[in-house]
Amino acid sequence: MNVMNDSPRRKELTRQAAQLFVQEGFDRTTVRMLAEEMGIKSGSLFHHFRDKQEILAAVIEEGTRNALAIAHAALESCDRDPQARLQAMARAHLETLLTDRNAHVVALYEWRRLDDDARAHLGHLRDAYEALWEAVIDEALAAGLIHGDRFLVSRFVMGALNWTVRWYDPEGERSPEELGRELVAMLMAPRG
Amino acid sequence: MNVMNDSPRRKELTRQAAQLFVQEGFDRTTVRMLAEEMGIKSGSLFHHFRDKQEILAAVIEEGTRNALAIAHAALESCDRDPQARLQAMARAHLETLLTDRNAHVVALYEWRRLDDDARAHLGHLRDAYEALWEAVIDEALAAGLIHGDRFLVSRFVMGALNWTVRWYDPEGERSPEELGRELVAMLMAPRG
DNA sequence: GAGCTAACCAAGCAAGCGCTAGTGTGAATG
DNA sequence: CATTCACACTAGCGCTTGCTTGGTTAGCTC
Repeated sequence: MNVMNDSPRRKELTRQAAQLFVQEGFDRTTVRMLAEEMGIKSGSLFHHFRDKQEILAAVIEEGTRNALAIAHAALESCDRDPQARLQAMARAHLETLLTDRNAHVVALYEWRRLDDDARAHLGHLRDAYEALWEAVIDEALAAGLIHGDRFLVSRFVMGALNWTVRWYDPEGERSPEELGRELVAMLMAPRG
Repeated sequence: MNVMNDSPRRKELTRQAAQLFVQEGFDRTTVRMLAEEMGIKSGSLFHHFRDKQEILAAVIEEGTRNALAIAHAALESCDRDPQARLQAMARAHLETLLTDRNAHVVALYEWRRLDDDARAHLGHLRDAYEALWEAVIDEALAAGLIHGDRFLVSRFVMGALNWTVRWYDPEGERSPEELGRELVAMLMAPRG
């Protein structure tokens, strides 16, 4: 019916939707609320998105793609040793909270509201992000930098990491850089 | 209008509601679905609960009270040394997932759906539980068992811990006892 | 056996929901 | 100048929602 490409207009609408989804939750956010936030009428919304679910998928896709891009960039521009790479990943993760916090909160809390297709599609994106972490964790384990069961360590780290969205203020006193260092130090066996 | 005490019937209804809230999410669970699951008609539901929100509050309160009780018991019946206490807390946390997983998932994901009063009330319960953890973590820090910033360590641990609800199967191969040990070992500086 | 009460039911109301159909409009395109 | 297109609007359909109302029933107590 309508054009569903990713126009700049659609990107902006997605950003505003993310904000509302965080404030109210996906189910409680009505298309009328979304439209009002966007400065249009509720009917016009369906010119940009097929249905309400697609807005949710767009929000999560946007956030995850950015996180992936930032993580990739961080890994490419850091030292090769396992500790530097761990820190780079942690810093990258905290940095995305600066620009895409809303999207990440939505991804964390509203994932189950996605329909099967969107979940499958976005699942791959998410897996790619987690695979980056697991690779870096594997390197750190192999180097003896951290210790413990591979499966457990990665769940543990993922949990701690995802939880940051609940308490970390990227505009507060501690920089992503600094916090990433401390987070990694906590995991490591003390040197010397 | 009706009696809102905590009758055994109400406890049972609360347990069933928790299951549905996990499956569908709070907002998507209609009073009609709840009633059907309970084997009554939707109108009858309001004999037991003032409104839908109160069911959510009941679910979370039940789960948190149990977690607190189990944690207290675990701390009272374990050795005094910091490592034993950390392990006891971790084991207790994983044990509650055996009996109250639904309630904990609901507490984690649907907390924001609570109205202000319920949130304040249940917030104190939750704080009490987290305070137990923080005390034990403080002891471990003071004893040099683990290292790092007090604030960060506790957030990190809380995150990893709350995340367990997403992957840990208490009826699987690893017992809560065993997993608690591994989780604590991961945090600790290696001995000897 | 009258009175009370917890537990339930049938019926439905008012409000709100996602979404559609059909139309208007100003700018770009041929 | 005619056509197309992106974008927005108005109006409302069909349905579901949380919750209320007014009444019934089975079991208990005095």
